[in-house]
Amino acid sequence: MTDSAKPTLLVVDGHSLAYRAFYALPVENFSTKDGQHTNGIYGFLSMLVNLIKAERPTHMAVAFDTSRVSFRTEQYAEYKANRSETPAEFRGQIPILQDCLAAMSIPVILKEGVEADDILATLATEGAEQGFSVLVCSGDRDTIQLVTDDVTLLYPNVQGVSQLKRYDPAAVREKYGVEPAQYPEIAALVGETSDNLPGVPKVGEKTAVKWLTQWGSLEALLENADKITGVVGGNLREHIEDVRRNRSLNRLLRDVELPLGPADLEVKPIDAVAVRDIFSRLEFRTLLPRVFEATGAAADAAVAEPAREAPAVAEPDAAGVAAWLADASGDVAVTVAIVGGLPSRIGFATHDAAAESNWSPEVAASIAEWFASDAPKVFTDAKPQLKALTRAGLSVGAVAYDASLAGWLMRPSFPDKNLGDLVDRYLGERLPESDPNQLVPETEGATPAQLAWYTLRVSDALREELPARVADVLETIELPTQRALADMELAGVAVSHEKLSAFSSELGARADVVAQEAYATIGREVNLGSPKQLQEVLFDQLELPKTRKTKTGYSTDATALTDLQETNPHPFLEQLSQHREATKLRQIIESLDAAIGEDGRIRTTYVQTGSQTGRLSSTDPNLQNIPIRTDESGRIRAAFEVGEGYETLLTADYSQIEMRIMAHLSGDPGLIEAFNSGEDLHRFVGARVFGVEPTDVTPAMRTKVKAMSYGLVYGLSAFGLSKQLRIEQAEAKQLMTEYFARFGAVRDYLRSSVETARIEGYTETIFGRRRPFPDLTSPNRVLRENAERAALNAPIQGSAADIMKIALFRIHDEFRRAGLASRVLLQIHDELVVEIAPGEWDAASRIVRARMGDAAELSVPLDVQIGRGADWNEAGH
DNA sequence: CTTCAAACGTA
DNA sequence: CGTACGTTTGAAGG
Repeated sequence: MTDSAKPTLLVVDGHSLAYRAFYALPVENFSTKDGQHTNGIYGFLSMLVNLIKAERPTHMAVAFDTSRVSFRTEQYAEYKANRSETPAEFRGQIPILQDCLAAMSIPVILKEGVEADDILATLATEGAEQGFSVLVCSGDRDTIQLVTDDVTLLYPNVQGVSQLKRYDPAAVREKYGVEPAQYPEIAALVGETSDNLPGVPKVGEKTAVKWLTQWGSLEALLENADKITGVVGGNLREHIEDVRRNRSLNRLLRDVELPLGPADLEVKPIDAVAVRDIFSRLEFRTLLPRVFEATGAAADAAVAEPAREAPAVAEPDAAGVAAWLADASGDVAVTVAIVGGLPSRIGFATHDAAAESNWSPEVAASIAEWFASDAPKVFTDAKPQLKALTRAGLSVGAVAYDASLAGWLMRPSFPDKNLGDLVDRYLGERLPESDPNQLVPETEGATPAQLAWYTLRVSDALREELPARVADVLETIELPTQRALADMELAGVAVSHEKLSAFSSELGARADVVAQEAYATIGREVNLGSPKQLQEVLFDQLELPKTRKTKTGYSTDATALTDLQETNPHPFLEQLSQHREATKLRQIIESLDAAIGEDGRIRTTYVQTGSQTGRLSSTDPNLQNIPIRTDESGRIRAAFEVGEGYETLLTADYSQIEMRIMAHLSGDPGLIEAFNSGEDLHRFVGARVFGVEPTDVTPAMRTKVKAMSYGLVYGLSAFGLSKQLRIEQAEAKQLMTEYFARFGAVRDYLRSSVETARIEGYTETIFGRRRPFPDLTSPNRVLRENAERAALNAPIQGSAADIMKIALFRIHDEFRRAGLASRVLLQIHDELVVEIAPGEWDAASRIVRARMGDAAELSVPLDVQIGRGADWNEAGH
């Protein structure tokens, strides 16, 4: 512990700690809207704030390296030469971090030719001499040598920077078995890989300590090196010069001439305006109050509201809940606790009042009117709650705000959207959580009313942060879609167990037969589902040529097998492929079968925040990847049937919606003409590209331009195109050149859209949905090019998703308004499956066609294909 | 019991 | 060296 009578000097190695933070914190959670990475800055400042709060230094400074060149590299050119270049994403954060420190009035010290640790060593030495109690905070082990009775080292844990271990002389002795001053002698013997300083082979900490204790000092050990026996003795003698070099390099300079001495480092008041300014640019909301608190700065109320106390929670009776709601004005946040799909408890909160109640029929009756009204209701992840309320017989008016959806729109890549994460990010507070690992939790979880209160405050914060156009997407697309999805999930889709299980047995039998044949071919039984065992068979036993490399060996995937079959035909390959196909299909069928509910229907869950582009995803089970491509897959789709009480299924899909969006966004006259001509798209494009009449476009030509067109949307390269079409790269290149010569605006659009994204830091769909792309400016080519392809695709895929969502909820709403019993069941990105009630085909199909067709005004028509049938397979044709 | 990689289904 | 997803399996980690 520090002597309270003494002033405390805190000196920090900014570079090493920020670097650790950079690797400890996931970058996707710490990037600003315009793509600036902030994880290193945030992690460092967070650590520093904790440190200031805990240690209350009277004086402090942060030291940085100036460059990699120092007196050490002059002495030994290989010093740190093994270190890969620091990522530019990190380097770019250092000047900003220094600006932050300047705003916080914390001196930043750097000096050409010496490292940050030499600055720490000098300040620590001077400080101790001048009567300071010194705290050194560094992630470099060499600073252990600085520890004395007056100098304590704070060293970060392996994981990140949040936990600092305290090293005083006793702690160093305990951990390393030597006095702090002697630690560099151990390090000299053992070597330091991260500094590219090899030590004596086979000598680790244990041996080094043993020797040093035995001989008293490194010098004495080296003088007596010939007395050491065994292999290690020989190693020592051979590497004696390395050891001397290491020792000379790991000695920190304690007499660097610095512009400021310890006495000049007195803690000064922070520049509150500057701090607020820079933090807001970095989107640090939660750090601001912490800085003010730790530094004792007068927090102006508008900037740093103290964590507010939750209002007292009332527990009214059934009639009282309705009265409470009638009294409430403005937004009311709602949280429904759900057990077994039904409400078990419900909580409400406004800004200054909260109430909650157990669920009962009386309560339900009492609040039904309020729920059905258009009183503004705010939720976090409303969909499951809407479903529970609906199951309980309530009808719910419009949801005014959903914090989960808002948080996702703000940062579509942020993986967690639960309330706890949102509270952490947008309020800088912790949601009270019960410990799920304990039978009797020590801490109580938050109650529904408390959750509602947090929901309200998080929503306020998000409303402030969400750009206007993105807020529009939330209000005009996502919230109405959410309602439609809730109803679709509740409805489910009827699936025939009989059809599935018959097919499953058939496939099972077939798989067994093929497996036996395969075993016979190779003379042994292996697990045909194990890539590892298959590699043994293919590449060791059968000595087939090696395929594409994977992380763990060589690929045995379907394309690899096809390629092998072409070059080195072998019956096992065919048998394996057949076995794969049969078992995969069977597996899909089995999991579908297991998902059929008691009423014969499968209910999926659509994850509205499940993609980065704006698409939905479907889970448990995923009904967006039901096979369609192979002949047999029709039998699976045939098991999806029209339900009892309904007349038929309708499928409706957009044809080539992504290419149409491409035509719209690029404004390419040729492509627009293609869609307006009514001609088959690929035939039209093929005619242009190959310079023939549309009627003379051969199937091969059509296949090529089709692959090209679709590839464009994904950022395809000539290499990828040649691979997919199995043609020469030169031919693929030629194809691309011809394509772009005819459809030049497409290329121009794709180029400029990535460029715009690079400048803005994000892409935007037609409707204003954003997706950030921080990696577009990365110096790492792989990262950057991946980001470029994704950025190319995002506005196209995202706009298609927007359009489908708009069509979906409009159809859903219009069915209800028209009093139809028909209902939308499934959405598969560009397709809807609708269950048509008896006698409603004409009305319902008209609505579907119209709403899908006019969901967006593009410069090309939105073509909708509609099919009808008793099952999905029939309706899909 | 959890986590990862490979494989494969869809748009 | 083509985007966006979810699920199952085997294997390896704990």
